Amino acid sequence: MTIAQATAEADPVELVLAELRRRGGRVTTARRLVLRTLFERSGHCTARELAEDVGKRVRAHGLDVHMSTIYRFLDELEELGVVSHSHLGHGRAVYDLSPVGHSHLVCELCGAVTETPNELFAAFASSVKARYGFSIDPHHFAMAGRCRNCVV
Amino acid sequence: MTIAQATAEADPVELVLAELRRRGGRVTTARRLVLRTLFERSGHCTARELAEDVGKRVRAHGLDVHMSTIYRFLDELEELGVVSHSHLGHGRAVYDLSPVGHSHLVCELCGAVTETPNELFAAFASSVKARYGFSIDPHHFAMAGRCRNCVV
DNA sequence: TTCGCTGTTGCGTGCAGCTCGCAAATGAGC
DNA sequence: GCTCATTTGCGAGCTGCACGCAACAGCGAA
Repeated sequence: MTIAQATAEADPVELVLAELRRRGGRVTTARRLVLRTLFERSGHCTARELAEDVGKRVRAHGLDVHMSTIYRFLDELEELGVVSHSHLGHGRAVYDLSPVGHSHLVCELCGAVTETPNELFAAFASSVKARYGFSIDPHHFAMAGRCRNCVV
Repeated sequence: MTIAQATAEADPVELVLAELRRRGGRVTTARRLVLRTLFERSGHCTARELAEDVGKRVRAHGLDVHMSTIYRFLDELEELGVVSHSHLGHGRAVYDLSPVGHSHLVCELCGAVTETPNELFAAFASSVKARYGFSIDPHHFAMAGRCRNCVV
């Protein structure tokens, strides 16, 4: 694959970068790397994992991307609506490419994460809404429990 | 109220302490204070809030209860089944008196916490179970969203 | 009442996840 | 190539929590 092809308009990474630039932001190597890694993992990773993946890629060339850079960029991507984060509990937050409306089921024992479409919540969410006036955002926090393999 | 009355058998604080002692544990002032505060707030507080409430009570007498003491005791109470903790997200965990099976709705904007009975989850939980083999523990993590007052 | 064993406490330290301020580096329009 | 606002790396710092250790204090026995 040539560089020209990689940076073609259809590349979602370049699309996001273009939007960034349009808003007066700068396109830097760090940002390109983080975005590319994010898309290749199709989202769904912690800031640390992201940093490590980026590191593996560029450390050989004497480069690295600092954690605070990653956090700042992820915040910015979240404002742009490109990613959104959710809490799997016990400290870690995971970042996902956001358009897909899904939520997480996290196994308390083995830590496995299952994604579920939001539709599954619909009935539940509407009964909560009716009863408490509370409007659930199913994405932001994970549901804890035990996965297929760990159920007693 | 006399001390004798306060330490009467019917007092849930003393009941828990008695159970602790039965298991070879020690009954200390710190534990009595933490438990009493926990029951007076009817659970539902963070370790920090607990420490502050206890502090307000005894600081005048030159006493205080250290955070690590609180964490250790809460862990122990959890093993005893007296309290259970859940994650409201963004770092804080709240501790509740446990027999009551309920879950939490946390408002992302104002932070208000609403308790809901677990029954509300039943239908949702069973459809998740059927579809993913995943058994939800609705208590351990909170559902995020917007409360009655903050819904747009 | 006193003694001694052992559970408990306070304190300091440390770690993970994340944020912030600052000076130096680097895009991007001219 | 210049200029300047935006980013970056770095270090310090903060919160929530866990842990090791020495000192303290219940509580059953003597």
